[in-house]
Amino acid sequence: MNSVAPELVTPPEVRTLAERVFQQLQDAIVRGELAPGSKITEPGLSRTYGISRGPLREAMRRLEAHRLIERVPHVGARVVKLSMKELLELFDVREALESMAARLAAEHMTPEEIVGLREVLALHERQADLRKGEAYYQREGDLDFHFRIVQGSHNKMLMGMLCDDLYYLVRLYRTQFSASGTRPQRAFVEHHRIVDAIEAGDAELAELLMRRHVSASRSNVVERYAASLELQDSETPA
Amino acid sequence: MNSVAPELVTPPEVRTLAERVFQQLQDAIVRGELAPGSKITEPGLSRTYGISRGPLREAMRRLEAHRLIERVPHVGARVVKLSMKELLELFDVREALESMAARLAAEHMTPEEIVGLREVLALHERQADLRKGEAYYQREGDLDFHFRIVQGSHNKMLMGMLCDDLYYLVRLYRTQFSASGTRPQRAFVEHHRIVDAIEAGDAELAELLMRRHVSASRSNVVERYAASLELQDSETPA
DNA sequence: GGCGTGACTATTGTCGACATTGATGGGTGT
DNA sequence: ACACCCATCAATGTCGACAATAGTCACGCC
Repeated sequence: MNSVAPELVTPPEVRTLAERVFQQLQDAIVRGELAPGSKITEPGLSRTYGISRGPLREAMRRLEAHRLIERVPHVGARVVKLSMKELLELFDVREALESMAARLAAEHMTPEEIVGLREVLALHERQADLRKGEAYYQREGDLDFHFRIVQGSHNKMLMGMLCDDLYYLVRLYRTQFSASGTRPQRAFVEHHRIVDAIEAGDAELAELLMRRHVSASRSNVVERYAASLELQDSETPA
Repeated sequence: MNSVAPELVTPPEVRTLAERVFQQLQDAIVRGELAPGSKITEPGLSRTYGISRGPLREAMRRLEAHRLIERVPHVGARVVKLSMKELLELFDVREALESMAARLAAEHMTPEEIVGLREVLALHERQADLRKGEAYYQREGDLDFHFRIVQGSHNKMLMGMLCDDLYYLVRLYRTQFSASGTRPQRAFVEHHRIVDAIEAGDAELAELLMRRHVSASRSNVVERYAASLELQDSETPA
């Protein structure tokens, strides 16, 4: 059983070169292999991936649309730069979209999907028990949970926006700012509450809980960022 | 004074061919000159606009990212098809994003922006008085109002999603399903209430009112669609 | 007569080359 | 020595041509 959404794993077969190099580049950016803010040149990537500039440019157009790179005409493209301001903007958008997704999931999710959702939660908690301290799996599990909710909304437009666009940005940002402390444990509790609301068909409650859940995650990031700034100041006193 | 957002008017100068043909195609689709669901072929457009297939393909990639066309590898592309289900999905996404935009606008909008927003409302009401029954200007005015709110959120990611993607889809859908009845008058009242809440800095209220506003617009579309179905059934009895 | 199979054609995918723009470095003048 | 200007170069934008795929239509077979 594969608990990850189809778009995140290797597709059955990639029909076109542009599609393949797009996914390769997307993966490289999200994994951090291409440093944020670094300039990427067409001839360079063309040689690296052994393809012509034609498909490469189309792949870059798609990366630009997904907000993973930023292009300036006649100048070039660079991997999207991680700024705290934009990260907070991302959280606001997530709060709006994911709370709506939770509401719709409470209305439209099938019993089978709810069962699968609970299995995901149980699986990730077992992993968390085995690997205390390793935040990576928890984070992937968290994203997996949110994935299921969005899919449960049965709203294709919402799914496209969150799963195809925002979640890649979330992963990218997470390579720099990661959750910590007792946040993962609390997140598990919140996840269960949300599933409870969805199972009960309580759309209002599911929406509210998801909203708080994302908001709490945002607050956690803000706190960590403030702490890192203080640490930085004490390390490099003027 | 131009009350329309920069992206919707002719940019000062278009640097690249792909950019220009992208905007031309976008305009043609939104205006309905390219019929929804119609197949578009690369050699055809290449001859029509007098450019090579290279920039054209890049423009089509961007149109695909903006959900204005749908592409299938090795088969072709066609203008996005208008289905009622997707239109309702669009309204759900708008409800989520625009209510968030209203909340953020109440928190971050400057006094100057609020003044401009009130001027927009006054202008459109005068137009509505002069041209009773012509829904076109009212609809453009409605979109203009929402544009201002989103800009007032000062959230670039939100602005990009709504102004660069969803609003073009909204315009496209409006060419087929249009508002009617006493809805425009009610919309004006709701607009004023929203601005009042924003001016008072009441984020919760602004969010709630915008949510109802979009939801009411959605309900209006549903009613009109149901009515058109009944009419269609009575016209073509089996 | 209907259906499967084959070749044909138009469209898409890919490539290499040329034109154009922006940046970089050296040279010159003050 | 500093600033400005110009030439060189690399990267982007654009183009036309070739290869591969899917849809189409006619032909032949059952």
